[in-house]
Amino acid sequence: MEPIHRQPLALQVASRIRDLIATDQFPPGTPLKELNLCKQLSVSRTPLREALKQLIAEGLVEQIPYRGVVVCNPDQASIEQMLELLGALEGFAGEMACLRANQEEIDVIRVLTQQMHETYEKDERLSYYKINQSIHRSIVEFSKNGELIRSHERLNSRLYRIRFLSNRRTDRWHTAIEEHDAILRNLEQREGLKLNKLLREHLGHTWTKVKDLYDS
Amino acid sequence: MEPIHRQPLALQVASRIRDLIATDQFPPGTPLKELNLCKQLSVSRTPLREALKQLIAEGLVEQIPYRGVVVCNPDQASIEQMLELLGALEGFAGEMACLRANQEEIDVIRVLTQQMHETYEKDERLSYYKINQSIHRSIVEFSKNGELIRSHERLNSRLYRIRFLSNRRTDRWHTAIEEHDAILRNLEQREGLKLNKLLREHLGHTWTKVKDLYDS
DNA sequence: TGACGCAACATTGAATACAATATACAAAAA
DNA sequence: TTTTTGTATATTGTATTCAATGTTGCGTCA
Repeated sequence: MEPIHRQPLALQVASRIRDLIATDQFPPGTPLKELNLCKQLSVSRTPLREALKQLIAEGLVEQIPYRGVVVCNPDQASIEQMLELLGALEGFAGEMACLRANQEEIDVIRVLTQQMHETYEKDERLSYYKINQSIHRSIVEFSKNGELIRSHERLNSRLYRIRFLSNRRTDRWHTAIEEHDAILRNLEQREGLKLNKLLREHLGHTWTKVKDLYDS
Repeated sequence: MEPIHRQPLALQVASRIRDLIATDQFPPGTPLKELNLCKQLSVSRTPLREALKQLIAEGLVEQIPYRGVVVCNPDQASIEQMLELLGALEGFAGEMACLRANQEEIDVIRVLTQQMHETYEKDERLSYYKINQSIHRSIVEFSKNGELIRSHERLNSRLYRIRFLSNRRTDRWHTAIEEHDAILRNLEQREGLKLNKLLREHLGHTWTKVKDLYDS
């Protein structure tokens, strides 16, 4: 039988702060002062500090002894490295998915890709962004490697905000859609190595978009 | 001038416990009771709990609400997944190292590989293990991708103990040495794709060793 | 004899109190 | 006027205290 999940306060606090960072309500550089947050979230310092320790371990915030923690503001080089690693993870995941995904799972990707086309036609950028995320997350999931899934999830959450911001640019939108078609095709045909390469390149292109955002 | 690095207690405590787990002084399943550890490490519960929160985030220990934290005892499937991911990370790192490592850095690998041969001749298994770790860590380092380096470090530390235990088996020792020669050759010749494949297979073989250990 | 309930104990979860350290600002000296 | 230094204040680091929850074992009752 399904056990009852209990969430210690520290975990709930951690998720909440994570969301606040991802949605840019705590933009990079924001100092996270303990007493402030305690009041805002109505918890005492102990669970709050334990939550912050988790976020530090995840790399979402950084701590300077006796000076508090601030939301990380990764520079261009870090973002490039993160995207490079994300590409490697997704590429490998795709390769494994070609070996391990069943037909139903591939159908999931097909449907999502179709929906992505629709959001493109209707020019719905927010929906597009979310569907895009779903596709990538699903591919990773279908690798059936829990460790890989968790690593990807962590890294992806750190990039969520910056990718969301760069999503506004419309330049590469059409190309991205075509790439997704190719991704679907290669997954259907179980072309692991090609899919790996495609996904890595796909993420590489994301970097050029993000870079433009920074440069402008 | 070089600034003085200060380590909050929680960080020091975390490293200490990490070591205790890696060296099997806290074998899997060991319950980490807060008051016990507080006395043993001479710290109070607050920094200890913050340290544990970090280890939880790293996946080294797991927490059951109101029942404490215990050292993780990953099953065969988890270990296989971790090694698969480690292979993907190291393979990708090798590919990048082929693009980014300079001659001095490749020489480092060459020297280490030579030393590995010597430990093999002298039958020094502990030295062999450590040199092996150094080689893999160095390759990852030469990828020049900080995120990749950190991810690898975290995952590797979770596998440290189990790989150490499986190192006792002598069956595949000679083959492993030959694989390292091939790894060096392909790095020298900047054969990124081949090196990637080699490293992934190399880690795959590690899995068969670990599996034998479990089965026996 | 076995199952249930209750109570005492052990352990973790959370909150508060105290100590250590950094920052800001003002006063004094050059 | 500029620099330095001391002090007040804010903030984090650590310890301690109180509350909530889980476990164990004994005693009672069917």
